[in-house]
Amino acid sequence: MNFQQLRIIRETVRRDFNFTEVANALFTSQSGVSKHVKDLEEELGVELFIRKGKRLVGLTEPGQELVGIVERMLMDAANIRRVAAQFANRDEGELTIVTTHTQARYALPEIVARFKQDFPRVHLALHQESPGEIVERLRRGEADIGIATEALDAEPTLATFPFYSWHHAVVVPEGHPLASRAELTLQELAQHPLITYHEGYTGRASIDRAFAEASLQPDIVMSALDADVIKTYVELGLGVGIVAAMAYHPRKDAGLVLLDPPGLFPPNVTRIAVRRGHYLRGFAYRFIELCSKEADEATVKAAASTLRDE
Amino acid sequence: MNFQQLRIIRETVRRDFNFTEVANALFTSQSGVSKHVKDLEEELGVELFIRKGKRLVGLTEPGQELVGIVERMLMDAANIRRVAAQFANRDEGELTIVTTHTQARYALPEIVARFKQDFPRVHLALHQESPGEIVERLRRGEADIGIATEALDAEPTLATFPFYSWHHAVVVPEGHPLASRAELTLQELAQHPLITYHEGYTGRASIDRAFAEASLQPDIVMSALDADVIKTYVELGLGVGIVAAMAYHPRKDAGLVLLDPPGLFPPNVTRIAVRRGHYLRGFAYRFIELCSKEADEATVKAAASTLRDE
DNA sequence: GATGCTTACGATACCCGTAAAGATA
DNA sequence: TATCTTTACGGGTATCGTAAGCATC
Repeated sequence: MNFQQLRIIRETVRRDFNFTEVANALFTSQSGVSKHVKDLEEELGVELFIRKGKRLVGLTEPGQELVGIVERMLMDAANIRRVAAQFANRDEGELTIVTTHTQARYALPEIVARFKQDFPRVHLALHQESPGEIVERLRRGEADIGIATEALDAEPTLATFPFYSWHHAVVVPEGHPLASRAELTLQELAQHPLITYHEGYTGRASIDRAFAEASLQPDIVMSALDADVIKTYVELGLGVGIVAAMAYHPRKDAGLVLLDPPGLFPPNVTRIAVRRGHYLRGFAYRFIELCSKEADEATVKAAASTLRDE
Repeated sequence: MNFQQLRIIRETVRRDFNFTEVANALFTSQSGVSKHVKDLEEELGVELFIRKGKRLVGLTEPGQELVGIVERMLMDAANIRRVAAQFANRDEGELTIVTTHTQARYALPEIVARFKQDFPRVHLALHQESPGEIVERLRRGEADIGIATEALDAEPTLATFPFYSWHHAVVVPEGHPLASRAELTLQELAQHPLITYHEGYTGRASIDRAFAEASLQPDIVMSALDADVIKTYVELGLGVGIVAAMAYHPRKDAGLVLLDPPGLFPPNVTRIAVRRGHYLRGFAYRFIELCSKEADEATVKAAASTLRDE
């Protein structure tokens, strides 16, 4: 048993049992992959993959059991490297954060700026993904920290911490009939064509829930992945926008009016997530602490160490 | 990074930083060990061991962090093999149990007999150790199941389950003045020379506690590791024996009299322990279930999966 | 001087990649 | 036929063990 074999097992599951793809992903040859799998199966005395003739189609029962353990081992292998890097060069390295457009654009800039000031030698990679993909990237250990409003809490392999609370507000073009209605209600809103986030993004679920609880059928004529796109079309007069309140900037969005009556939409909580069992460099804890004073290193470590079942 | 390097790291810590011993333990050459460590340190960019000239004397800070992870990885490597063996040959394999003399001699025989009947092809290795050593063997993954009355509960890396409850009783030679005293008290006992278990064995602590709580100073003239030795010297007239009640056998111990007044000594609970995170073969769960109906496979798995901090 | 770590070096085994053959859709 | 896996084979590398050199106790 060696690490290349374990990497191949993991990658084979991820790449849908296609050895050719696995070989490409791991920068090696197809034949080597095939042989490694065969060798390991022989060493263990069990078939790990279900074969249909020469094609692989799935995991056998022992294969399923093994994959969980294999993933833990490879996570630990990565942890070892991170621990070493931490001590070799405490304030130098790479920090990968995956987050949504909304957070990257409106919540994180000042935190990132402060972090870069504190750790100028840390290369900060800020990847923008959908909430579902954020979960996946964290699970796979491809990122250290995930920040989003959706999806994170439902994933048991992640430990999450509240970052900040926010709510949706309404934007309309200047001169729009609603522009003067400071006491806007959901009923009024439902009578206009609406533009807001796509499902699964930036609290869209809570918008839908708010209308549903008021027994209203909103007329959502368009949905987008981020507030910048939404605002663009609102400005063109295609509809009334519902965006995260912090996405409105008085000066930059001069052609738009923000309507933010208290209690119109329920609050949403954006959360910080880390993979349980994923070793974090010291500066990763500093980043999280910049986001939330409650999530200090000890707290995060405690929550993230509670681990592992199959 | 490869497994041999990880094994060497672990073994180096266990063998007190003596590469020569490590090489012997791993059936390889001293020079290979030296080179492997050097290679790994180079790959990671950190020194793992503190060197005093050419001798190793301890772990560096990163080394300490790494060892914990390394042990988890090697445990998982062993788990993989066990999982495979489980599926390759469900009712065949090896089950290693470490326990004390008392349990091996008086509690386990009928359970072992039933187990052998159910799993004739499983090689059962029953190792006899001190409670402290039982903990160590389990921690190292050298045994699957540990059974003892002491020490197990204090070790956080183990999950334990109650096996059965028992208490100490008194044995005296036939014709001894106490032999007719059915209503024996601790006060009376304290007036005789006593022979019982050595410290750390078979509930000795609870005997001491019982006397202490009664403000008595027992005169323990001899201590031994098992009841057979104790009974031998009691029969020779060297003192009054205090042994586990189940260690008295009316027929085999014909020259002795058992005095077992209720409540003389408090009850002790013998426990079954498994290493958290250590994969158990199906028949290992069957063995545990033979010991205790409450400790069924699901219960044991749940308790043993709650794992891992450094 | 005994023990223990490091370095050098040659033999071996393992791993990888190319190429050809066989199986599947 | 195109895609994918397996098997065969040769080249390269890493690993291992012997032996010599050197530091530590």
